Amino acid sequence: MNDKNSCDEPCPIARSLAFLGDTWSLLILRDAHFGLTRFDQFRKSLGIAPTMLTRRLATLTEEGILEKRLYSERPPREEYVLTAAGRDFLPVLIMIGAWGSQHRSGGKLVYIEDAETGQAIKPVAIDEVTGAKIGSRPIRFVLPEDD
Amino acid sequence: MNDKNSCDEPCPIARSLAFLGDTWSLLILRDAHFGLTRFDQFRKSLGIAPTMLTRRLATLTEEGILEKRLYSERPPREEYVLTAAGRDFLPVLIMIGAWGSQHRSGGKLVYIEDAETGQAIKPVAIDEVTGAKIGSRPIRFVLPEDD
DNA sequence: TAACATTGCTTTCAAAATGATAGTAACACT
DNA sequence: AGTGTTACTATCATTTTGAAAGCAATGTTA
Repeated sequence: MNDKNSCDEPCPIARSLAFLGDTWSLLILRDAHFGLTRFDQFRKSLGIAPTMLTRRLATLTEEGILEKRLYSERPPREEYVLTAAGRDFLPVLIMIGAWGSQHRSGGKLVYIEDAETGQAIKPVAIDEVTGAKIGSRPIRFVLPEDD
Repeated sequence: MNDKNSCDEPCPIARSLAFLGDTWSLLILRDAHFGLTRFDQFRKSLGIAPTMLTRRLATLTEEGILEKRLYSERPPREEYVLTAAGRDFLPVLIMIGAWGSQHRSGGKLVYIEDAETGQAIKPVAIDEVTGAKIGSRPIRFVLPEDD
């Protein structure tokens, strides 16, 4: 239950955390969802050291969460855009934010709204099958047996 | 955008990450939701060094996510139980796990089921107001002005 | 009653990760 | 020719982490 990158881990939470368990990667993903794509945009937005940023972008790229795209041939320049896996990470970020809004409020707080209707969004996690809110009923973690 | 505990941060994601942005804290919370409460249970489950565990439990306790409870007077022994804020973190963990299941699958994978009905749970994040899946419509991050 | 086990830590120290600062490479612009 | 932009790399001090051992308060066993 403790090694980082080999991941024979049967726990999907641990698998996610194996490479998303640091603050910078998550903040980079937040900014990527916000629309940033370039090295210097991330660097300025986050105040991150370039060494760190290089490493984090490389890892996220290797992991298939971001991908490099050439946006200028002369001079050759690349930007980092979200892959499908990266875009699928939005609900996770939103739920992290929802928890922060509820339990770490105080002062000005960013909220999210529908880009078209302008309606504020109240994110909740539910079970798609029954529609019940996650947390409203007791759950169990199950490790499937191979019979 | 990078200091940990002062948090005048207007971004709720950054606020959450300020103290939840490390793997150990999240794995401790996972185990706490799984039912573990004692120092040695966490230590054995995670294979974490006691130094680390002490510090992480102390931080989570200070932050009001866990609280200490005396479970034996002689000898005096304490356990760590989730507070309301800690219990509210479950949807975040579940969404992290859901992403891992989708994008880091392979081999045996733990899944979650309803503890009473035994029905497997498919977690999704939706907007409670409209019922739309998070990610199905474009969203915007908004920083409120103080007029 | 002496010895060992249990639980929840603390101490120590080496190794790894991080952060700050400076520098570089490839070009464009003036 | 000199300056600016973008995306980095190199260097090195500081901080964090991890592994191992030790310890205190009690209970249990012989």
